[in-house]
This record gives sequence, C-alpha cells and structure tokens, in this order.
Amino acid sequence: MAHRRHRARRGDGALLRDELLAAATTLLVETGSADAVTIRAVAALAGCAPPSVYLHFPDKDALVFAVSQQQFLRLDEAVEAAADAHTDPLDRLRARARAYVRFGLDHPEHYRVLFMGHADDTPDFFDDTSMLRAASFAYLVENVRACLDAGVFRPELDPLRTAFGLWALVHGLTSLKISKPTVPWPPTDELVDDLCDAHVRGLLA
Amino acid sequence: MAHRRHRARRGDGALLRDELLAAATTLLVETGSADAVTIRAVAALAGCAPPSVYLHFPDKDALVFAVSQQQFLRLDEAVEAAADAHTDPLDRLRARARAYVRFGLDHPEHYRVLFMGHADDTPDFFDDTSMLRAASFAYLVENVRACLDAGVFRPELDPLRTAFGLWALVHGLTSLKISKPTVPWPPTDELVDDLCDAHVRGLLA
DNA sequence: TGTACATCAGTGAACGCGCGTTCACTGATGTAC
DNA sequence: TGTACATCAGTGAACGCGCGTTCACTGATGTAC
Repeated sequence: MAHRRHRARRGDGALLRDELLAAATTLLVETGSADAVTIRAVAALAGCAPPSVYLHFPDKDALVFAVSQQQFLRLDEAVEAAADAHTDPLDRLRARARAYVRFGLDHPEHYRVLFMGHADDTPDFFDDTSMLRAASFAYLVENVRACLDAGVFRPELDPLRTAFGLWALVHGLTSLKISKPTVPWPPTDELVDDLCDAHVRGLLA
Repeated sequence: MAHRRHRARRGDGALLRDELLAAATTLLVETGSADAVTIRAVAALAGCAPPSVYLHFPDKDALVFAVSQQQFLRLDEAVEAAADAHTDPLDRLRARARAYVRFGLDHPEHYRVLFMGHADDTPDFFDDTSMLRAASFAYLVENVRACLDAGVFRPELDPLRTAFGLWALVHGLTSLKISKPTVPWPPTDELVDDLCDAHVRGLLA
C-alpha cells in the first residue's frame, strides 16, 4: 500500500486513472489472483479513497476491462516485436508462438483475465468478430498466408482455420501450464519448439 | 430449489453427501458459474440447512474438490469408452481427442473447475505427479506408445512429450471455445479433426 | 493587486448484501432392559 | 411388550467479514473583476 498521493492539479484529474490502472495491474501480479483486485485494494494501493475510483470508472467491471485492454495491447506488441526479428515466414511463425507462450507464463494472471475468463465478463472488444480484427490475430492469419504464398505450407490449407489451430495450440500450452504448474512439465521452450515443429511439420507442403 | 428433503434413516447419514454433490453439480451446470456454488445455494437445492453441509464436508473447498474428483472420473470414462470403440492405435487417438473436447464443451463449468482453475484451489490429486498416474493421461501415453510400436509415428518421438503435446492441443481447443464462445469458430468437430490431422501428420513416420 | 467565487479532485462514513462458519439446540430413530 | 435412553441427522439464529457502491461533504485551485 502506497502512502497517500497528492491531489492532481486542476486539469490533471485523469492522472489518477492511470495510477489506478497501474495499481490494479500490480495487484494482479503480486497477489496472483484476480479476486484480490477489489475497488478497495486498488484505491489503497493507488493512495486514494475507494469512492475516488468512481471518478474515473463507472463501475468495477469497467476498471477490470480497462486493465485487460492494456494487457492485450502489450501481448500484441510482444508478439509482433518477436516476429519482426525474422523475415522467413516460418521463422516468424515460430517466433510468434514462443513470444505468445512466454508472455502468458510471465504474466499468468493477466493471461487469465484475457483468455481464461468467463464469456460474460469479457470486454466488448473480444465479442464476436472484434477479436479477429485485433492486431495479433489478424497478423497471425497474414503470417499463415505468407507461408502459403511462399509454398511452405500445403496449398489446400485454409489460412483462417490454420490460424485458429495454431492459436489453440499455443493457448493450450500456456493455459495448461498456468493452471497446473505442479505437473512435471518438460521445459517450456523445448515443449513449445517440439510442439510447433511437430505441428508445422504436419502443415508443410 | 428443491422442497425440503426427509431426514435420512439412522445409518444412512451419508445419503445427504451424495445429494449435496449432485446439487453442487446441478448448480454448476444450470448457472454456468462456479461462483454460484455457495454453501447456502447447495444446501437450498439439496433441501437442507446450510450447517448440514458441515456434517459431510469439513469446509467449502472439500465440497468443491469432491465435485471435481467426480467429474474427473466421468471425463476418464467418456474418453476411454470412445477409445475402446476402435482398435487401430491412430483411430483410438483421434477418438480420444474428439471425446475429450466434446466432454469439455458439454460440461464447460466442470471443465473449468478441472483444468482452468488456480493452482492453489486444485485438489491434491492434481498435484505433482499424481496427475500423470491418473487413468486418462496414463492411457494417452500408452496410446502414443502403441502408435510408436506399430511404426505409425516417427520412432525418435518421446511418448511422454508427445502425449503432453496432444493434451495441450485438445485442451487449447476446448478451453478457448469455452472462454470465447462468441468468436466465430469453425464447427467444433471439423476443427478438432483438422487440427488433429495436421498435428498427427507431423508425427507420422 | 486583492478578493469573492465557481470548479474540480477527492474524501469519510455509511448502506445493504451475501458469504463461510459456529453454536447451542431439537427431535426422530433405534436399542437395551 | 413397554419404556427410558443414547445416538444420530439435522436445524435456526447469529457471528464477523469484506465487498461494491452511494451520499453529502471538503478544501485546494484557478479565474473574474
């Protein structure tokens, strides 16, 4: 819990908003539980009173959604940065997979909020087709298409379906490891590589 | 909420235990939320008073764990029954995959409790290596080994790792569909088959 | 330059709620004599 | 066969707790004159 913060300057009321988001993110990381993200705890950590939260978010859900959205953008960035370190489409695909899993395992509670929550406490931007227009998934489809265009993948493959499959694959690894950390898993990187290799081998031309 | 039940006969105190488990399971199914499984709600549905739960379970966690264990056995049965309809090892593997995903999508809240929960609210039987001795996973490894023995899979594959990979694959499909039902997924069966085919193709000798 | 005032950022105390759990109890059931 | 009694299955009322949220408020900040 931080000491009490100073009140913001006249036009700077929105500063608290960012501090609240940061506090919620910290709570998620440090307690390892979304249940710990209560209005009271977030306010305490940000150094303000609980009702102040309502100056910036209409209710608790809106706060949690905002945290999700922020994390979603970070996942996007991490995955794209990893892909951009390569030019070969297959290498880019592999880099994406590794970065995705690593992000999930490095930020398990954020990953949980993003991809393991209930359908009805999911922000709008995950609804219906919005998800598919999100940067990371669109780029993944594009990447698969690049593999097809390069003749690396069997030409009869559907890019969208293949992308769904790849997503399921990396999500499966990530979420299982998050939920069952005590199971004696093989080392993450090896597992990701093995699994991707095997899977990609099945997609090759 | 059921009407009030009759008190059990003298030696039959344990009857309520089963009724409480059934009530908890029903709640999970009908409300679609583990949060709805409260001591009070379970007692109400079973037709008894809240304190009666404590005659059969030391606390709430124990009740939830008991429900998990029951569901875990059911998943086991469903998967094994599906596998036993085939003799060819590859067909058995595919049948397992389909049955697993189907079980998860048919019982999303149970699946959530089993495989998508927090590490620390997971029953002991998931801890460390216990999971690996569980029927379904051991049988999966055995199935992979059968594929190897039959010369269907590349001989350099490690059965345990390959099994982990397959588990991640089906879990990924199941849990993503559970968490993001509004995403415009391809039809489940096709997706499972496509994904398994692609993956298995990569494992073939 | 001084002062009255509107505005903005934020607060203290309290609300009602549902939760897990405890406690002292009740009353039907079967058994011993 | 009748009756006292121990046991077992279960209960009603209450506990303390933390939650999201509301309400009437305070007091510093900048602005107008």
